[in-house]
Amino acid sequence: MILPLRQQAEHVVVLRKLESIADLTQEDKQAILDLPVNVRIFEADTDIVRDGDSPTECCMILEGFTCRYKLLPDGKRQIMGFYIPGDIPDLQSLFLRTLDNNLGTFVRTRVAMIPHPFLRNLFRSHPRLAEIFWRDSLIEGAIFREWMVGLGRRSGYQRMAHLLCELQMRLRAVGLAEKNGYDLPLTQNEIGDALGLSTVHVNRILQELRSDGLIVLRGGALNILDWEGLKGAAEFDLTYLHFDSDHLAKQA
Amino acid sequence: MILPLRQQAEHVVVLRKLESIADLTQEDKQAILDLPVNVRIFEADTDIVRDGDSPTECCMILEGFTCRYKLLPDGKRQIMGFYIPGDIPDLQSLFLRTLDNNLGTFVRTRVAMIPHPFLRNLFRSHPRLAEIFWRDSLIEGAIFREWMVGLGRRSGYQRMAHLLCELQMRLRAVGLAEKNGYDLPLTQNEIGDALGLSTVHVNRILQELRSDGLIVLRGGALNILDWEGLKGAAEFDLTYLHFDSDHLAKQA
DNA sequence: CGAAGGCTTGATAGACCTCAAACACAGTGG
DNA sequence: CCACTGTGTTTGAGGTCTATCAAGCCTTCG
Repeated sequence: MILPLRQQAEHVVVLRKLESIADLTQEDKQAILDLPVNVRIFEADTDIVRDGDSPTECCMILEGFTCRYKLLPDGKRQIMGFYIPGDIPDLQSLFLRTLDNNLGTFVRTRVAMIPHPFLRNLFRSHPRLAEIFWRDSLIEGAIFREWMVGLGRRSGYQRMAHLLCELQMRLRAVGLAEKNGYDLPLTQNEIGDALGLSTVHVNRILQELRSDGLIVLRGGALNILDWEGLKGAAEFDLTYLHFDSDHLAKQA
Repeated sequence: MILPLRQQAEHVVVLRKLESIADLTQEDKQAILDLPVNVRIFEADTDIVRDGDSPTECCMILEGFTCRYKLLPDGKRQIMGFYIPGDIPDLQSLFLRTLDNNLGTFVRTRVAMIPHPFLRNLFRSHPRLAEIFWRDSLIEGAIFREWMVGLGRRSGYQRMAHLLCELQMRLRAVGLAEKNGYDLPLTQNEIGDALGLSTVHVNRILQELRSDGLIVLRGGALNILDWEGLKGAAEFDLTYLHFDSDHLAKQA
């Protein structure tokens, strides 16, 4: 059943996400909240869309934790990004007919599906919103690039620290992180698939981060003991997330 | 001095590039050729734009060979993509104020600079072209993702093979590759910066690819001896380049 | 012809992987 | 209530890929 986004409790998170990267007028917000969406629930460890699919709707994460990944012929997996509430990970399906990767869940996830025609109409009637979504997809590209730098040139230790910093900033932007940590429902194996490391090595790196007094990760909860230290270890510079200046001012 | 793009000999390559990823109407082509551009020449090994810049124009490569890269505090470099004639590598500057990476040349490069206002006007008057450029930036994202998979989960040997395959397809799409090779004006050190490998290791991998009878790379010219073998070694699947179906039909 | 940059080779070292097994813990069923 | 199971975590040992260091070689070019 299709209902306007405003009827979903989590619509707040969607607005927060967009406001973290751009200024929204009252009318912009209205238009977004009026979007007709189809809410679906995906269980943990299932695929939302798959490599080779040609979706006719875009999905917006309302609640849960998801990733984009590819599988190699030999069974290896590379996770290319994490998507949290407020994100629209397959906006690309609007302009790229066949998907070249999978979107999967880690936990039970609520998703708002928006049929392509509604989005196309929105972009036609609100060119400024089209620009904002374009901007969002460019920011996603910037995040890919930052990950590439990590995979190519940083140590496992640095990559891990960097990932934890990125998620802290992004989750906090939508109100889903505490000042010093957040829920991270990933196994060490899954973290390895994101960082290009083996499970064993992820485990050893986490111990090292712990013994350096930077973090504790246990039972799906990340506790950041030393934010400045973690940022330093990661050489983390949040420019690449391209937050809106107003958003940054508010956070500070 | 600002002149319409049509006055540049290389305007053909720009149209070829766009037609490789989308259908252009006669009017679309006109509008693009009418774009006022400012041609600039960059010597080899110079930066076109830099990390931290806030450009007021986008650049379109007319001739030459360039890359996007980041530098790490310790001096390490990661190249995140190569840009060839027809590409518009900093379209993102339209929507992301401050650049988070550098664009640099390898050889003397001719670039058409397009002031932002002209592009904004173009997109307003030709929404279909806006969609095509949006599509192009999404394809760039898809290329980033494919590189991430390589950096995270493929061996140096496979990554090298994959890079050579990608460039063959992209250069061929704009008429700059032969059936069995192309000019590749990169040092082994620069290739290493793209693949996340040391110069020494790049050298050894190239020898291996040669002794496997797949390629010869010498004096800036790549000769592909066994295309199927190279594709196989790379597990290369061109879906991620999202070429237009018409373009693929023509190539076949 | 000398200098500079890139290529090649050898030797050594380190980051990270694979394999294998033990451990911890939550959920299940008798 | 307690084995039993399954999944995830942890530890150890050995091996591989790739980095680093250092030197020699080759080509280009002023």
